[in-house]
Formats: sequence, C-alpha cells, structure tokens
Amino acid sequence: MSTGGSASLKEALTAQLYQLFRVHGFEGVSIGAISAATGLSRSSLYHHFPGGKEEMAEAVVARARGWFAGHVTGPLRGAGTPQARLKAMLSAMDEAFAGGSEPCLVASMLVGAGSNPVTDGLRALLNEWLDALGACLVEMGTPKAKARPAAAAIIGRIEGALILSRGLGDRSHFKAALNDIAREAG
Amino acid sequence: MSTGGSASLKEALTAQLYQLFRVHGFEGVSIGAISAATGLSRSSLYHHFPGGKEEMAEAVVARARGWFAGHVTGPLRGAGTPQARLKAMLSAMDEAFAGGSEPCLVASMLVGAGSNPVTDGLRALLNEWLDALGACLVEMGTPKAKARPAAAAIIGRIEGALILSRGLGDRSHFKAALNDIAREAG
DNA sequence: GTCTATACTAGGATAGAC
DNA sequence: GTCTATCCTAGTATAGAC
Repeated sequence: MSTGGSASLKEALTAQLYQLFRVHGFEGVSIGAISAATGLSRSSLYHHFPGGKEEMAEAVVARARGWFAGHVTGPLRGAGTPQARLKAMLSAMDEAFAGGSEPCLVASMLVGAGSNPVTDGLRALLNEWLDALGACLVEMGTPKAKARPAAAAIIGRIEGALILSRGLGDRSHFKAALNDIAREAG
Repeated sequence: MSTGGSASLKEALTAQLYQLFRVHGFEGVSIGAISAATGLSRSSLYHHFPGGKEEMAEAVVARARGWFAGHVTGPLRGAGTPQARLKAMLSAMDEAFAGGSEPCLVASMLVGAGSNPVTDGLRALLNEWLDALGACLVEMGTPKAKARPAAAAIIGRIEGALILSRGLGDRSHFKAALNDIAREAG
C-alpha cells in the first residue's frame, strides 16, 4: 500500500521542516533553503504540500502538537504522582530543546506573525500545555484558581530561559530553570 | 550645521527600523517593507545606511543598548533603595514592551541568527542587563555567587511571559510576571 | 514521486539625475 | 538628501516530462 510509505516519507520531511522553522521562524524559511536541506526539488515539495510554505508550517505545528500530546500533556495527566509527572515534563523539555541549545518552535513562529492558521495552532498548543500542567499543579495542592497562572509562570520560565541560553550561548540558564522548577515542586 | 538635523532624522529613522526589526526579526524585514513604512525610497535608505540591512540592524541594536543604559541599567545602579530601583526597572519593562503587547528585540533578532555583529550586540545588551540587575540584587541581600543566576531568572521570566502574552493574546501573563517579581523583591 | 524548465514577483543593492 | 531607473539574485509557484 503506497500510502503507508508516503506517510512515513512525509513524516520524515515534516521532521526536517520542523527543524528549519524552529530555527528560522516562518518568514526566515525559504523554499530554496528547504530544497537544499531536504535534497528535494521545489516541485517535489509542492507535490507534498500543495499549499506551499503555509501548509508546511501547519504540518509542522500539527506535528509539534502531536509530540506534546505524547511526551508532555499525556504524561502530565497520566499515571504516577503529580511530582513525578511534572519531572517527566521537565525531562521532555530537556529533550525537546536539546538542553537549551535548540530554539522553541512556538517562540520562533510567533515572530512577525499576524493572526493566521499557524498562530491558531500555536495558541492551541500553548493552551493544551497550560491545561495539562495546571491540572497537575492542582493535584500537587495548588488552589484551582491559581493553577493556570502558576502553570503559565512555569512555562514562561522555560521559554525565557531558552532565550537567555541561546542569546548568551550558555545552556546553564536553561538547565538552572529546569532545576529550579523541579526543586520548587519538591 | 547639517549634521545636527541629519542626526535627528537618522534617529527617527532608526526608531522606525527598531519597530520593524522587533516585530519581524532580522530575516523577516525587507528593504521594500522599510521603504513602505518610512516613505523613503530604497536608495535613500542606502544613503543613510550604506551597509544595507545589516548596518540598519546594528544601528537598531545600538539604539536599544542606549535606551537600556538610560532607562534600565542606569537606574538599576543609580540612587534610591535597591528595591525602588528594581521597581523602576519593572516600570521600564512595562513601557518597553507596551504592557506585554510588543515583542522583545533581542528575542526576535535571535531567530535564525548565526554569529554576527548583531548577535554580539544583543549578547552585550543581555550581559549589561545581567550585571546591573545582579549588582542590585546583591544590595538587596542576595549572596554574590547567586546574584547572576538570580538576575538571569528574573530576566528569563520577563522574556518568557512576553512570549506567552503574545502567543495567547493575553497581556495578563506579562503583567503577572512583573507583579510577581515586584512582590518577591518585597 | 521526482525531476527540469519556466514564469513572475520580491528582495538586496547600485548608478546617476535632481 | 531624495528620487527614478536598473541589475541581479532569490523567492514563490506552476507545467509538464519521466
């Protein structure tokens, strides 16, 4: 069945696109650069993504949401103590951002963005993350009314530490943020 | 004397460039867009910045460093209690980022950036900020060895909250971060 | 599913008139 | 100091062969 092979090829392609978009942002990625990075001609890229760059970006955001569902929000709502689940989230962060050396897709794609299908997906990802983390915090004793702001504070610290780590070329800021969050959670 | 008039005109131009670069990042800004935004032809832009887009970006970063020196790092090292100086910094943040609705130049310019004169300037800005804030924290009782990480944590929270506020279209995250930092400082 | 070829637009940059 | 005109490259996108 050809769709099976096509799907995994497209999956691999999307993984490469993900890396390009997270580094350069939406406006910073060109079809030519994608062609060079993937080894596929422009036409082949349009064959897989007839909608061009925007469809590529949407696929990348959908992929990121899927990864988050499997590695972040799923585990946050899964089995184990809430403390252990929060630490699992932090491990996933360390993996997703390669210890602080890789940029965040959400932050990069937000640059220069007006309102479009891509930003809607980014917002959805952020909300899914906030909801799952907030629920975990409630189990840890955070009052329900304060859970969402507390979750936002944690996510914000991760995102901010990432900027500092990359801006200063020093991953210790990212590592320290993860450690601080883990320590405060007990 | 013509240089006086030219300087202020270039100042005004750089202010417009600053707004474009902070929103779209380096790669996302085009000379055509700058021309449209400023009303100046491409040639006129090259007259003021013979080095093209990179020289424009450098001027913008230099301007941001100057603004920080006057509104952030200067006051942080200036007169008054360290608590009052930290609150002055937070007020400056609120102004610089328009209550959480405007993006950070550093974060935007970092997207897609390799190592170049512009990123060097961004790193310098970040280090100047860290140094001044760290010194202020020492005066507030933070042990010297912990001052720089503590300063980085505060800056990271501001940057991260900015991403959340913009990504979710909800400035409350930025406001909450400023409030939390102020409260913790006593 | 991939390619070459092509069209057309937008991007960066310069020359030279006013 | 600003403009029009120009150049060349890179950008997005499509057509059609294999």
